Amino acid sequence: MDTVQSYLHACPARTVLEAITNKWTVLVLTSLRSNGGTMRFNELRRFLDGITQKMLTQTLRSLERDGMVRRTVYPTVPPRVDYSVTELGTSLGELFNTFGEWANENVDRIMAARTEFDTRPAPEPVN
Amino acid sequence: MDTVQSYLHACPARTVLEAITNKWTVLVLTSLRSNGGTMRFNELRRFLDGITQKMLTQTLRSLERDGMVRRTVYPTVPPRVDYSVTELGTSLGELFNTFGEWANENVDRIMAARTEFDTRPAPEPVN
DNA sequence: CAGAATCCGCGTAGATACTG
DNA sequence: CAGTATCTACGCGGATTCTG
Repeated sequence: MDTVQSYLHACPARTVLEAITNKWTVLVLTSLRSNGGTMRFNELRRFLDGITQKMLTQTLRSLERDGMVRRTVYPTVPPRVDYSVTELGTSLGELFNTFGEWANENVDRIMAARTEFDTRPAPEPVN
Repeated sequence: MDTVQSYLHACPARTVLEAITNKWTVLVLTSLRSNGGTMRFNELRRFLDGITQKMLTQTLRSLERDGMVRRTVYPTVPPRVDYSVTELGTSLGELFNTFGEWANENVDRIMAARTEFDTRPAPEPVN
């Protein structure tokens, strides 16, 4: 039987997972999608409320590089930059919706499991 | 309009996301599911090939706490501990499959976008 | 076999100051 | 407005050692 590692080193799922398993990517993509697909930098910043400027820039750059978000600069004064979710980003975002629905339906079971686990008596050592 | 933050602080999706956005959780759950649903500690360790003992223990404890995995200890010598994926874990694992399929279908577009982004000429400053 | 305990590097992310 | 540039911290995850 093959190991997971040998399978995963070149695994597409691994690539995509690494692209989204950070603090803000999912939230940024979801924000864009829930606001018509296009937002400006500080608009996103305010909406996300808590993200630092550095992390927003970093997250947007990463999403742009992965083809999830399109960055459009208007050479005006003051500058205006629009961030739009691409078709690819929309496609991925729809998965997040499915994920969110699962979370809504099952979060209670998870929280209950946690409570049960945390109040479980410590396994008493055999004398 | 509400900010994402105010929405997300108590968001089920956030809870579940935080539970799985780490290096090994998805891989451990997927390994269990792809091996009949039950594996022993060192069996998982070998299968994951690269995970340290600490991280495997930590990941399994977290999954157990969240009700995704059931830990069964057989009081034998040497000790035997089985880890089985629960119904809840199976349910979540199915989402990973959907996710994996999306990754398979779209990883090429992502890689292409990255190449395009990385070879894109640096925006030449206006003189 | 299935861990517990400890030490430590490194990267993610936050805070702050500055700019075209 | 939309960033860039630094500095710093905190914690995740890895390596190692030891145990019932």
